[in-house]
Formats: sequence, C-alpha cells, structure tokens
Amino acid sequence: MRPTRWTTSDAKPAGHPIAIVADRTGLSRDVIRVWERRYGVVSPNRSLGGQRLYSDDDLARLRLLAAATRHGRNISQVAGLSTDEVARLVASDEVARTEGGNANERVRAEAIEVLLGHVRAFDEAGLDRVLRRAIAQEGLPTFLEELVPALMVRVGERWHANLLTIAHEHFVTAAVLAMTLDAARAVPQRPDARRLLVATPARAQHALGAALVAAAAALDGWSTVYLGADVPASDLCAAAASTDAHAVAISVVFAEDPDATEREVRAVRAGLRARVPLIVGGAAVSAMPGLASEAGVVVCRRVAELRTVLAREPMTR
Amino acid sequence: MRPTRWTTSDAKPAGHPIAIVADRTGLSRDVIRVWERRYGVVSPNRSLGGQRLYSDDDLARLRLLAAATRHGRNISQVAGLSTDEVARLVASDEVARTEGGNANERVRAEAIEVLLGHVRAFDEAGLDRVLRRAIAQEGLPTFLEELVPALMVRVGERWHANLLTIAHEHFVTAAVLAMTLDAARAVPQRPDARRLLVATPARAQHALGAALVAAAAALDGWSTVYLGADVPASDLCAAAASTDAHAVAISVVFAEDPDATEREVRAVRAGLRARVPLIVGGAAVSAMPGLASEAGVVVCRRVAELRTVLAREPMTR
DNA sequence: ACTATGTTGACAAAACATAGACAGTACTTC
DNA sequence: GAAGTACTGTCTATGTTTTGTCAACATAGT
Repeated sequence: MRPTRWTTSDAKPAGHPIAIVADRTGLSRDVIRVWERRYGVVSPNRSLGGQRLYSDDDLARLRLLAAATRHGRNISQVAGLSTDEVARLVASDEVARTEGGNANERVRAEAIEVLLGHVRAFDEAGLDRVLRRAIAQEGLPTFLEELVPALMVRVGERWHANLLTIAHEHFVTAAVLAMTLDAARAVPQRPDARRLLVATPARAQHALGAALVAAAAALDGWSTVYLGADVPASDLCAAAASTDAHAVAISVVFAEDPDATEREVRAVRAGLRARVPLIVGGAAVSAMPGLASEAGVVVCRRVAELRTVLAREPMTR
Repeated sequence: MRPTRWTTSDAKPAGHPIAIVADRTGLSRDVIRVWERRYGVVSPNRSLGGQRLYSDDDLARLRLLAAATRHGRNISQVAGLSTDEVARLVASDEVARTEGGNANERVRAEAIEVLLGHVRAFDEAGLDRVLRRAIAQEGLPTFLEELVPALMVRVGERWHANLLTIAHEHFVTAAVLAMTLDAARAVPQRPDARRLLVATPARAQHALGAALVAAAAALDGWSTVYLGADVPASDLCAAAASTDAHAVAISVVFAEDPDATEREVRAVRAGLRARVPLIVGGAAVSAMPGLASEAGVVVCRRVAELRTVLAREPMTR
C-alpha cells in the first residue's frame, strides 16, 4: 500500500464517516458496527454528535479484515490479530489463490517456445530481443514472477530430456540475469529510498534468484545493492553495516548441503543488527525448515510473496 | 490589477451570480447558501445591493465540496478543510471508487493521483520517475492505452476546474511525449521489420497522439519513423517514398478547421502509392466523416483498435 | 413591474447510533 | 443421525444528528 500514504495522509479531515468506510471496504454499515460491538476490531473516534469517524489505520484494518473473511476466514478468529498479522495472512491467502493460470498463459507459452528456439541456437541477439520485448509488453512483475520461472523450468526439463546441454542452461541464465539486472537498474528510484542488500550466501552459486529479488524490490521503490553470488556471512554483514541497509534479502535456489547453508544463514542473522530484517527466499528454503521460526527471519517462497513482505516492512528511516 | 483578471473567465470579471454557481456545481441555490450560513464554506463578495458574487476560486471550492459529498463525505466534516485538502480528499475517494475492478485498476488510479501531484508542482523529475516506473510495472500497452489517456483526461478536467493552468497541460504533454518516444525507441526491432511512417498533418499541433501510435506500432514489431507534428502533405509523401514505408499513420487529436484538415489528409492519400495504406486516427476523425469511405484509408478511433489494424496489414515485404 | 436574490426560522427526509432479535450455517456432542 | 451450540450477517425498533428543502417576507437588479 505504498502510494496510498501519499494520497490520503496529506488530506486531514477529522476522519472518514461510516459511509465512506462501507464503500471502500465493501462491508455493509451493519457489519462494520457489529464487528466493533462484538469483537472491538476498531475504536473509531466520534464526532461531537456521536457519529463514528474512522482513521486511515482503521480503514486499512477493516479492509484487510474484509479481505480475510472473503478468503474464508471467520471474523472471530482474525479479529484479535494485529493489523500486520492480518496483512500477512491475506497475502499468503492471495498467493495461494493465484496458483491457477489465466488467459495470458497461451501468449506466454508461445513466447517461451520462441525463447527456447533462440536458446537452442545460441542466438543471443534474438534472446535479448524477445526478453526485452516481453518486459515492454507485460511489465516487469509478470516477467520476474512468471516468464522467467517458467522459462527456467522448461530449460531444465529439456536439459533432463537431453534436448539441451548444460551450456545452453548457462547461456540462458547469463542472458536472463543480465536482462534482469539491466531492467532493475532502469527503474528510477526516489532519492530517499530505503536500501535493500541482496545476495546469495556462501556456497550457493545461483545468482539469478537474487537478481529477481533485486529487480522486484527496485520496482517497489527500494534502492537495491546487489552483491551477486557466494558472499560469506562476514562480508555480507559488513556490507550491510557500511551501506546502512534497512533490510537484507538472500536467495538460495539450490543448496548442496542444506545444513551448512542453514548455518550460514544463521550466521548472517547473528551478524546483523536486530532491527534489520533478514528475508530468505528461493526453492531451497523448504530444505531448511528451522529458519522460519528464527526471530528476525522472514521466509518467503515466491517473488510475489516477497513483494507483499517488502511492502509491509516498517519505514525505519 | 488582480491576477484574477488574467484568469480568462467567460464573461463577467466581477464574479459569478448564484444561479451560475448553482448550475455549474449541480448544487441548489438553497444548499449553497445554507452551507455558507452553517459552515462558512465560502465568503463570496457582495454587490452593492448585497447579492453574492462568487470568484473562480469559490466556484472551484464548491465544486470540490459537491464532489466530496457525492462520494459520501459529510459536509460538516469537510467544510473546514482548505481547498487543497478537499481536492486531495476527492482524489483519494475517486481512487477508492475503482474498488469494483481488480487490484490493478486501483494501483493505476493511485499512480494517476501521484502524477497529478507532480504535474501541479511542475516536478519534472518526479513525473519522469513515476511514468517510467508505471511502464516497468504494467508494460507499455497498458501505459499507452489506459494510463496516458486517463491522465490526460484528468488533467483536462482539472484545467476546466481551474485547478491547473494551460502551462501544466503543456508540461505534462511534453513529459509524456518524451517518455513515450523514449520507450518506443527502447523496444528492440527485428532487422527485417516493416516501416511505418507516423506524423501529424499540417496545422495539427498535438503530437502526443502520433507518439502513442508510434510506440504501439513499435511494440507490434514495426520499425517506426516518427516525424512529429505539423507535417505538410508533400513532405510527408516524399518521406514515405524515400523511406520506402509500408504504411503511413497520421493522428489528428484536434482540428481547428476540419474541412481543411480533411483536404490535407486527402492530399496525403493522393500523394502515396496506392498499395501503401493510410491509417487515420485521433479524436478529430469523427469531425471528418467523409474519410472512412475513401479508398485506401483506414480510420480508427482508439490505440487498441490501431494495433489490430496494424496486425492485419499485409506483409508487403 | 417582475424576476432573481437575501435572511430567517421551521421542517422533513436521510443517515446514523444503539440494543436486541432472528435465521442460516457450521461445528460439536450425544 | 439428532440435538445443541457458537458464529455471523441481516433486520427491526427507537431515538438522535445531520442535511436538504421550503415558506414568508424583504430587497436588488433590469
């Protein structure tokens, strides 16, 4: 909810009347009142005549609660949660919902076929052209979250089927990586943007995941510092300190030795200041179940999830 | 001696009588007076006999307040806000109104509000940043076909409501134009792409439409040659011949003298080789009904329509 | 002269608040 | 499976606040 802050918090009426809240949340006036009466979900101010005046925070909270109930949660369960917790819940529900594909899928499948043709022929110019055009056509989020993963999966499949070689995989990875970093650099940043450090920990070689993270974060207004692959914990923490990063994200697509990698991640966590969150993503997180319960560590599995996590990070400025 | 005198008002520099204000705001005379009596929303000047004479600012303020109440605000709450604050509030309400659509639409509406803020402040860097980010976010087609038209409509509205000046309109047009051409140039083209000549005919000054056309065509794989505004028929035809264009597109957003412009378009048609189609677009085509039946002339009204027309064009290679 | 406007007070409709009741659903317990 | 229970959204009844409209009479403008 980034730009909302700019548009609404500048204007300062005493508060929003219930009609507006009903309109914006899609809840009926009755529901809003009865939720307050039964569960105390919000405590709006009152006008002199006793009418409710909701704050922006109240509004945001009700909106999230409405979304949560739409997704099948019962209000009595979520009413007691903090607004942040509700936000996380809704985000994960939404990610789960978006599993199914839509109409664009056929177009994208065609693009992937064309791309695979260029990969097969080691046609760098063609690959570049189609990738760049895909970004222009569908926007960077779709590129990062759907096209690249789908492409890499297809390349992996073809490799296993002996239709492509490991050289092809390196070729396409290098091209996609360069394109992703290039696109991320092209996203303009506000001068006061928060800094995010992105890297792959020691012994993890796949930099593409980290690049995707960096691009997604840049798109959400973060000023990203991309360190690439195989960064030891001590260097990573030193970099975080010297760049005054507001958050650190590391990506582990594949871990040869999950236990060693998990120790490495814990070392990073230990070396960071407590209020700097550490975001861990990539396919290998499922092999490191202990991390999710670690304090100050946020685990996320998909790029879309990462974006909602980043959007909710506090503005430690 | 007041700046008021320079704000070109229709008729009476002294001020608007209440009937005019009622007509232009949609409020009843009684409401206007009772809002003044109860909440002091405006303090219009009075004639010597005591009749209200509203300034342009009063009018704009009442218009905004009327919009705010229409969106569900209580007049008692918004009456005390400054005109700027009311404007922001109405803007955010209009943003939230897009609830019915998907989440993308809301994001886009928010982006437009942010853009309008930068326009208002003549903040070129901010405008640039948000435009570029919007392209990265949603892709060029959405930018061309939805965001830019919506933005220009909103700017026009605000200009009519005296919230923006003609300078603002020029400012935003120039920025959007530059960004559009820049984005179009960044779309990679196949070496064997067909060439499309894009221009605005003589006496038509609005180049933005032509730039949108050029960008859309570039996205569809055309190699575009953009000539800008106010190109005489003879020069246009000469350029078409010397670049060996496969098609020519001209855009007329506004025609001061539709008949003259129509003659100009016919002259272009006559000067082109018969198998080179001439595509005419822009809001002013409705003022030139004769063109649709002309042989070799394709009329289209929206950018999306143009793209299907271009896709159909024969591959005269 | 005649219409548009101003002022004041009154009034009615709309919106809101509060508390309670009720019906449909899902879940538990026997 | 049946009965009981908790949950949830909607509805009703009643009183209050807010807001738009109107009436009555005076004055201004053309």
